[in-house]
Amino acid sequence: MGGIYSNAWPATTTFMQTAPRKARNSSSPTRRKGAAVTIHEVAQRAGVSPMTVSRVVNGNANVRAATRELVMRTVRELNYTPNAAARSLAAASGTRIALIYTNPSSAYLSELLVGALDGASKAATQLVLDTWDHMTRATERAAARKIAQSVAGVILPPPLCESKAVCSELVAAGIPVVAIASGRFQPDISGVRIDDFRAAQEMTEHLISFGHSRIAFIKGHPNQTASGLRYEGYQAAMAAAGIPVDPTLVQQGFFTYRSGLEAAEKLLARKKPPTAIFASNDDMAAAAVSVAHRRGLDVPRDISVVGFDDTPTATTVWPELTTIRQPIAAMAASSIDLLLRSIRRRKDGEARVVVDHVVAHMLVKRDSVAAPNPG
Amino acid sequence: MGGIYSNAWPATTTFMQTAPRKARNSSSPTRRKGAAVTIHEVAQRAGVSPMTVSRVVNGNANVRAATRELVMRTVRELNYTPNAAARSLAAASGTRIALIYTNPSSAYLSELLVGALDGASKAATQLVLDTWDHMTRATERAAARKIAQSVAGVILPPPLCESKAVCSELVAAGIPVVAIASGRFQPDISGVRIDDFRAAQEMTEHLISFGHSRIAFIKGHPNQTASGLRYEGYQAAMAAAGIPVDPTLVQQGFFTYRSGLEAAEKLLARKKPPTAIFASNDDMAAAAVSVAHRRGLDVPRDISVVGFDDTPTATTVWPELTTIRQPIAAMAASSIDLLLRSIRRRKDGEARVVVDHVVAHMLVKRDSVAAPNPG
DNA sequence: TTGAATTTTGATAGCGCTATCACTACGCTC
DNA sequence: GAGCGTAGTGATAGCGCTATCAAAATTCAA
Repeated sequence: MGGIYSNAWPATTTFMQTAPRKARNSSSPTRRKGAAVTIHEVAQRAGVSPMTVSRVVNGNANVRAATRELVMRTVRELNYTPNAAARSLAAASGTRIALIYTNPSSAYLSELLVGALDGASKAATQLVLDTWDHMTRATERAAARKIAQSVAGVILPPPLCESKAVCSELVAAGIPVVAIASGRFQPDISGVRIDDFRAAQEMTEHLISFGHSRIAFIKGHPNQTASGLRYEGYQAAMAAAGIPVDPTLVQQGFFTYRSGLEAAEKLLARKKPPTAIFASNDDMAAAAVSVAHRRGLDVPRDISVVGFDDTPTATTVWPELTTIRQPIAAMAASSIDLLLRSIRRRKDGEARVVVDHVVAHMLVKRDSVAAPNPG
Repeated sequence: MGGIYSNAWPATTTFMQTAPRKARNSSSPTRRKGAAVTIHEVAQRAGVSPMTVSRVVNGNANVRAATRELVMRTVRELNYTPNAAARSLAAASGTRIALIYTNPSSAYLSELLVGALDGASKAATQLVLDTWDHMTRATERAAARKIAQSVAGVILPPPLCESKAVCSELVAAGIPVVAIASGRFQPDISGVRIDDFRAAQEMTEHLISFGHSRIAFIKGHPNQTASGLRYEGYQAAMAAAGIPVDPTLVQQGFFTYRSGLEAAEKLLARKKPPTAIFASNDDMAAAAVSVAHRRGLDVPRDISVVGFDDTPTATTVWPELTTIRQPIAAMAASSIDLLLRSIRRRKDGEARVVVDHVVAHMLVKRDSVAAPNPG
């Protein structure tokens, strides 16, 4: 029974009260079933005004240390959790955050959504989803300008976060932006990502540790930063192991199954085909598996294939793919956090802060890798 | 600029205001930037009280048809969207709804989530996601009992909605349940689904219209109701066209890629292979394509392959699959609606009502179908 | 020690919505 | 036509929280 992990607030998930309407007589010490602790109860118990409690809870204003301490203790005692609805209503913090995506069938969209929406609901923030498909640069600019007027922050998954047009427009509008899973740290917007370079390096090392040396690489879409980093990671690992990279073993792909098909076709048509293929994402890896099968090659006996991202595709195909897992859901949730913090800062008139949050990835070993076939 | 399709509500996605605090002088007709339309503005414009607007918007009470019409028009004109925070604060409705899923990589999960979360946020309802993987019947029972205590309604996508244990436990606890995309209308819980029988029938007719008669069928998981219906639809269409169904052309599958691989293998190993394969879902269809390719068959020139569900897989593989599209997102959103209505009814002490909501599906024609190869 | 500058605290007034109940019509029965 | 329901509507009073500003407590300088 999973549930979604918690972030900023105590173990219990936030409640939106189900209390009886009248009957909140302020002296009764017993909790009415289902009724949440309110700020008033905390205030009363601590002998301060609700306002002071509010200040303490929001860590915001200037409260004397002693008072703060007292209130915090009371909060803990009563296990008080601010009512998200009330908060966002009162604060007029109307903090809406947009999550804009293109390519709606992007495989990790579901995870992205789970994470983002969970993070948003924890913070009582409204998440606005928007799809920008088939847009020209100009349309994107316009859309960016428009969205900038109606939300307080934006989360940009790839490939949108690579669009200079979109980013600059958003930055110009002065609203905080977080790029999620974008390959490289960009100078003007914050990012939550994994270390693509390191991950690709590890994957390559993994392959090498099985004894592979003719390791082919299918590159990702050239205009996505992550593609370059993954390639560099591959190169670095190969170099570190003293294995020269055969340039004919590196093919350009575009993250699509189709492009993977073509790249793998070229790779396996060679007189001396590779013993392993490292594709820059799972779709292309799946395509490589398919090509291998078409040529009567067994995976992993005759050839090992690995992917990247750990999307549903990785476990759909057979054999299931060894790949790199990005904790997309967690990353999405942190994005919301980050954004909210920026927004608050901005409201307080502080300077824009850009952070680069790198989270841990994980090499997931499944059934698509084996030692090279000596035959 | 897409947004998510709307259901009950106008084109724009829900708003939480970002308004200036003062300065809502009620006569100014110009929208202040970022300020959302409030119920008062609608009320004033329509010349009724806010309360009446509230009633109309919630479709709830008894409002005269003329008034309702007027208010609805005004709402549409002003593009009013209720403020979720205010609503849940005032209503103290604390309505939490659980969406429980197994098999997290289920391909349409993302769409399911988009729809459900969109619907939930529209209704200011907290959506709780829960994953129940690797559970025994007993654990499921316990989990059901537990969740029943903390939420007011449950949405059950397949395969969970097929579990008698879960359903009965939930029904016994007295909380409304909506099965989504479950094949058959179940007696004790409501459902939102497409007409699987009809859809399969149409798909088969589509194949027949191309001139196919040796049409193979790969069945879905035997314990999912939709599987049976799809198979029956196929049979019905064949019978209607006067084409006898060759039993050797029907293979059992389990909705997994792997099972599709095996089924297709058997099908194409025959002396006289089919000219078309109708797989009960996209994953198995993708597997069939892969097997065909392995055997040097071109899709669709040498063999046509069609799937069901229109999951990302359908457009990932090459050629892209002709398939049946279920409007999962819209279905999820209606589920929320349905649930909310049930919950409200239940609160009003009315009897439990079970509804069966069948939505329209769509045959999506792509590149995996052609006339049978005469050669 | 006194006045002003500052920090800390509290009272008040909503945020946008809905529950509740009171009130108006308009039927109906007898 | 008085009495009684019953739809349809509106006035009022909050839901739990925070913005705002005024008041109180504290500090500091002179």
